[in-house]
Amino acid sequence: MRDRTMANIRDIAKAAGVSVSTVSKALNGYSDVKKKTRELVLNVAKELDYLPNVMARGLITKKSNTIGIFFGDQQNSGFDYPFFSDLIRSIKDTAGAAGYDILIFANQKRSTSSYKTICYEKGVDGVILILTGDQRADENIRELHESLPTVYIDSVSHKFNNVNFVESDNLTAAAEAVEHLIQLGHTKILKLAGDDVAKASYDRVEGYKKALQKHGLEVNNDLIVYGEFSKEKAYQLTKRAFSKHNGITAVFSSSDMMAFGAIEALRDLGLRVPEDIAVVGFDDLDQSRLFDPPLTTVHQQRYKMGETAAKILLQLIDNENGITQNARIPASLIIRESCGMKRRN
Amino acid sequence: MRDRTMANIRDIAKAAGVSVSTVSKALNGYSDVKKKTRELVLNVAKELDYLPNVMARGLITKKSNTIGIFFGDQQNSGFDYPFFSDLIRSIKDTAGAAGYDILIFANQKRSTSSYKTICYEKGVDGVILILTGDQRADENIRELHESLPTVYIDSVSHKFNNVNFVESDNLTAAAEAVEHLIQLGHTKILKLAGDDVAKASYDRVEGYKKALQKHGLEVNNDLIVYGEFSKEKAYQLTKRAFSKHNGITAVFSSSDMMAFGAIEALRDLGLRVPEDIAVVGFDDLDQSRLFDPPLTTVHQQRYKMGETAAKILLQLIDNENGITQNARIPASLIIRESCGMKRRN
DNA sequence: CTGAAAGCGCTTACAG
DNA sequence: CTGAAAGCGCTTACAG
Repeated sequence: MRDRTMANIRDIAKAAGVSVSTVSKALNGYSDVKKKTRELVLNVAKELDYLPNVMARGLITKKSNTIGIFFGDQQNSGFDYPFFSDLIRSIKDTAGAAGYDILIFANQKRSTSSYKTICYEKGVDGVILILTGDQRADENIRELHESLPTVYIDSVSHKFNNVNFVESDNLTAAAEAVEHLIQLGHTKILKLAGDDVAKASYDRVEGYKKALQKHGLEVNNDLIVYGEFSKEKAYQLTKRAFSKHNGITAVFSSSDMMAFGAIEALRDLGLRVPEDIAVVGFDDLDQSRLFDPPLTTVHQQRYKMGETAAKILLQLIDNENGITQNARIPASLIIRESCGMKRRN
Repeated sequence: MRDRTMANIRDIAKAAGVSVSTVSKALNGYSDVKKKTRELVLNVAKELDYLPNVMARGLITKKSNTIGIFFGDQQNSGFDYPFFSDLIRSIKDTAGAAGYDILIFANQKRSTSSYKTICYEKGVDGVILILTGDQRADENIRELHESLPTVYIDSVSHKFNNVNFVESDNLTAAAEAVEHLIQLGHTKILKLAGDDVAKASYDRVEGYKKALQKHGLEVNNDLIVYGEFSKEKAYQLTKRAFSKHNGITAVFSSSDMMAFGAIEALRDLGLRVPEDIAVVGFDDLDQSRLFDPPLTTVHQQRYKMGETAAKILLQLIDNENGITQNARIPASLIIRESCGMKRRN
């Protein structure tokens, strides 16, 4: 892409009458350059419209000032696009303020499936992982953790230890949501879980159990079903659950998308939300507020999550032997209308 | 970031007992390498877990297999995040299928404001521009057009000629929307325009005028107001317009976000939508379908737009002296409930 | 404070 | 078909 017309460091050296090394030092702000020399070099550089070649520099310094992002783009995953959109914005803001750009891995033609290889190939300084589905449990990720600063956002497989991640405080938030239902008088609550590999998914189930136990209610594993964060799957599972079990009065879904699927299923079953069945989601997507009925759900601080992940990554990059860091971002229940105001007895 | 343990091309040469040049040629699939030699090299490379260094290669080939994206991230701009989210997905899919990754420019610490410099610094092979507000008219962009494959998405300033861009067929779609209002009996229609620099914004105003003229209705420039694609501004302008002018029965907004602002203003004015005032938006955001009332709006094919932009860019990269290309993607009116079914007379 | 030299990991004429 | 050499544009010891 470079025009023949572009000046390089040698052109500057020639024009300024100094050596290439001196130019390099002046440009990089080294202190062992006479002030007058530095100024001369800087002026000439400006005049020649000089631009450093990041490839040449990176070849030596092994630094690219770029952070990589892998993101799984399965539709209807826990990380649907509205979610991703906030994350990328916050990562862009945070990394950008620190002088970094963002590389989104997209190339589908690569011969390798090694995350580490791919990162090395592009020379990123660190990487943020936003994975979905089976990607999360891919053994190939392990060597990435070990060789490059890596931070997960909410998509860690529970089989990896000692990895850096930021997540919502899923357990606490899920328990809060279920307690809300219990306080409204519900005792038989269908749990529409995500999958059984993501820690986030797992924690939301644990929160559900914890709230039931706290109130002396039985945990019935038949009422915990796994919808893979998919609206369609949630639709089917809800239909099946309501035909198999009597007396369910509420649904706690591990994502808003699944909650939408569940509500559709309930309607097709002739059940009204919230009059007959209460539904709570998880995520607080933009559309959930506008949904009919407005969805009661757990708000995840998406911007905050991305920002925190980027900050941790930046620290890790600056400090190679940094310790493993996990951040749990508070998530809180937003009460709207999908649970009605049903009171105990 | 590179571990000391990583094999390079010299290690392969040594292990395979051939020269570095031969390794390079074998790795790059050159035909003038004996088949047996090639296989040997490839095997050794695999064994050593060899990864090509993209920096070193790029330094020579001037190719990075990366396309850059500048995107303006002003909230409430025509390109709100839901919009950006579809674009990035389609660009990722399309560029990824062709073997490219995506670099999102984020670094705020750069000393230069030259788009060209920034692109050169990172070595991208081409760039997609998704700009907002004043960015679009920045004179600094001109040298970018001239030195690097560049494609705009819907954000061209009308002061630049001979640039590649993809846009919705804004004029046609706007005219269609206004005709719909006219057919419902509206004759005095407030035009909530975007800004006066973007071509897209301009074309939507032209479509509005064209439809009025076609039906012999007067174009009153006082009824065309500029809301900068901002919800807040739209709120204010709508309030002001309705207090200054009598007899307005419909609003045609150049974005859904502005339509939301307008509807809020109308409610505060004690006017009902659609019973008293009809409102049409532009964009078809995810939330518009769920809005109360569900918004009649022009659907932009966001995925298609990103895909087309990426395809054009890829062509431009492969064919340096390609001709300027503009693509106009059809956009169609989605009739929902915000215009009611008011009939002529 | 300055500069000559080596080298980062690769590709590309060129000679054989 | 193969290899020695030059070079992409930069940085970094090192010597002065």
